[in-house]
Amino acid sequence: MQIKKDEIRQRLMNAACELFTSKGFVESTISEITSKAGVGKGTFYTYFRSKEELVEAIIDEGMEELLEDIHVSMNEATKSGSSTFRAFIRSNLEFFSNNQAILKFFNKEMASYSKLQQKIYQTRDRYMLEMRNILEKEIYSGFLRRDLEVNAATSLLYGMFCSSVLHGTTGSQGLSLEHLGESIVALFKNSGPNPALA
Amino acid sequence: MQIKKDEIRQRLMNAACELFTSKGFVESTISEITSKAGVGKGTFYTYFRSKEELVEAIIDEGMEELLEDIHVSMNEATKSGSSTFRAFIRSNLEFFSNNQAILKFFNKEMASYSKLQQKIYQTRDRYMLEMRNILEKEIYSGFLRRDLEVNAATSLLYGMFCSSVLHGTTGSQGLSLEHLGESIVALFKNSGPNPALA
Amino acid sequence: MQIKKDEIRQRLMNAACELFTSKGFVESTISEITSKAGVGKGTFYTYFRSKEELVEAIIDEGMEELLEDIHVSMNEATKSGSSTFRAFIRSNLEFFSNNQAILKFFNKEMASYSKLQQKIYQTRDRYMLEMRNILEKEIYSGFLRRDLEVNAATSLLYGMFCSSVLHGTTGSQGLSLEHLGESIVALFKNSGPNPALA
Amino acid sequence: MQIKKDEIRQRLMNAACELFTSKGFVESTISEITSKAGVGKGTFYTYFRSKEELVEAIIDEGMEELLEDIHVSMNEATKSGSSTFRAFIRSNLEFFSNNQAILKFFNKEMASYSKLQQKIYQTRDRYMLEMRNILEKEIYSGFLRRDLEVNAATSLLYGMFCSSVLHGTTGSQGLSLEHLGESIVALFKNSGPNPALA
DNA sequence: TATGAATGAGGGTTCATTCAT
DNA sequence: GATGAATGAACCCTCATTCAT
Repeated sequence: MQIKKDEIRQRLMNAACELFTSKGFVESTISEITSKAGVGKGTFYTYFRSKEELVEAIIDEGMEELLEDIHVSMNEATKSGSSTFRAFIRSNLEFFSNNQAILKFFNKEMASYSKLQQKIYQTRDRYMLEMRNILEKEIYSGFLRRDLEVNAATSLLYGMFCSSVLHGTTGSQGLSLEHLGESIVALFKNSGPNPALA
Repeated sequence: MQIKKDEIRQRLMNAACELFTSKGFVESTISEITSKAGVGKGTFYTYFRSKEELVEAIIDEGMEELLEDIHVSMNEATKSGSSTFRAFIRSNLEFFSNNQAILKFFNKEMASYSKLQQKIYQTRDRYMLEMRNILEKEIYSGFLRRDLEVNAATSLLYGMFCSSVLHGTTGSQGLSLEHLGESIVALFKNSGPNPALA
Repeated sequence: MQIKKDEIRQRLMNAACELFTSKGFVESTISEITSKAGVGKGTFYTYFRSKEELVEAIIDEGMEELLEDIHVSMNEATKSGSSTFRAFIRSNLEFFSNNQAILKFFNKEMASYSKLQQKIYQTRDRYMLEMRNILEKEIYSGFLRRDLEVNAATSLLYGMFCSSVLHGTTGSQGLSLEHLGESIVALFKNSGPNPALA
Repeated sequence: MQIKKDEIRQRLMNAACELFTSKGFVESTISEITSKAGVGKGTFYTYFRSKEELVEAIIDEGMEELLEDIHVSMNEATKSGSSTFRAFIRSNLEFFSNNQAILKFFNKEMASYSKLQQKIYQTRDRYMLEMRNILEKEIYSGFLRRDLEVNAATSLLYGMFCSSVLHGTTGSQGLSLEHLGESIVALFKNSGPNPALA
């Protein structure tokens, strides 16, 4: 029973994520979500008390997953001796690419719902703190440019993630995520060995 | 009478912009917009055929204004011999800071309304093309890093504008727009004379 | 415009009263109310902020009307030298007979909605105080039995009103309101000249 | 097993009665009833086919109990030589005080559900017939006022029960049931020996 | 038999839009 | 042109009832 219960919950969250990504939070109706998840409308309320609670779950569980992803892939990079910063960038781009809904909440819905606002601010701040710590370490280690002011760098890096995911790949240029990731690395990397990007 | 008509139209657009910025498009009602503009609800439909048409007007006229701003300030920079790239960055940050509603449409509401989607994509593409041209010229002139691939750089730069405006100044760090602008310049600038940012 | 506006409001209140009387508050839907009033569903919210506010209005305005009715008919009785107590009884029975919805709220819905509970208690208390004052005066004047304890008498009298209106006339006996009114007068009247009722 | 089955049935009815008394029929949900009764939600439908059937059972079994109570206490009064009318009044007040839900059904919910309406009318009529018989006998015996018209008296007496139970004790006056019972007796009693009530 | 997850009809409410004044 | 009352589609959510376990 536990298995089935969680499965429906997950199906609802996945359906919601897809709809939020394509239509936004307000425009996605409970009917659409349940219909996409293949369950009855009323079933939604067995798993979530409200539409808002669903969003909180998506954000909370998404953020856990992202931080987990980051740590795993950075650990792997450390072990294999490859660049941890590059691993970090890639994890982020990949995750947000699969979870655009979260990025959207961070960007715009942020201010739409006073009830959600605090939750979203808190989560984003927590995420940015993680980013900041990683940047700081990498600057200190000499892998990243020494002239970077860490707070500004954090904010800008976050923006690059957004544009890469939300626009870079949908735009007329059709840039690949990988390419964008490399460009970000290049911008931040200590310029000693400056690899040509073009 | 023509004057008055345009004045009301402008009041409606300003009111809408403010509301969209603080509450988002969907959550802002026609009532609120007309009320904030100091006219009757029905008056709205004298000036716009629908809520969507209002958004189109905001985007169109905003974009005109932005491009105008950019050209003016870059021309001034050229005349005074100061950096045109820096002028460009500053114009953008300043404009978006005053017109967050437009940024929000580009970021999230983009996909909320199928009717608006195309308009938003087109506008964003036109804007990015302008950015691209400027970046290309500045790379060529040697002011910006030679290793920048111009398409990726355009996308990333756009992301930095977003984060600077939407988060940089609302986040817990309280970064100034000016500071962020300088950081962006530093990231892109040809590293010959690498100024310390911190 | 004022005239029409108030007319719709009144139509809504009348329709609601009829429905509340026949189906109760919860079972009467906004759709039914507006449909019976001959207006669109949304129009309801032009005149009342919610279903609860409608009830408050019905109670408030009904109580004003009742108290007004009572005073008028008692004054008339005083002038014409007839029994004020009998006038009082008749006013009440007549009013409640035409406004059964109010009686129902006082009886049962009282406890159904915590939000309305206080309003109902307050109104009922105010009404009972009026009754109490009248009873007290009539006992003092010698028209009513001297052995009546005024608080108990008030409560019982109220109950007789209820039963007369809610059951007396719907029951299988088919008692007339007038007949019931006379019976009430007889029960309370000072028994000196004891009129045969049967 | 039969025992347990009946016990659950009884627990459900008790829980429902309490909830109906405090929240009314419509506002009390099956979930609340089963939860208060300490059983699973689905179990409800093992014992009752619907919410309406539960109400029928409450009314039917309650009415049996009331009539039984009345006969027992009147028999006891007859044996001990005390007033049977007083015993009658007291039985009623006590019972309704413990079973307010039934009174409420008789008063207001009566008309809420067309399905229940007939059942409620029938039951109330049966009850009033019992009252009528008792009143008739007591008038004939000379214990009650001879000027009472028995049909009117029945209806009014019923109303006094309602007010005593539903309002008398919740009102600001805080009248005791006993006190109210004595007042009722006094109103109806043959006025030969008129006891002071106050 | 007991359970509670699944269901969907139906309710109150909001709001973009229309239109008579 | 300016107005705001009127409108109804569409939404979120509740809850009586069903049914597989």
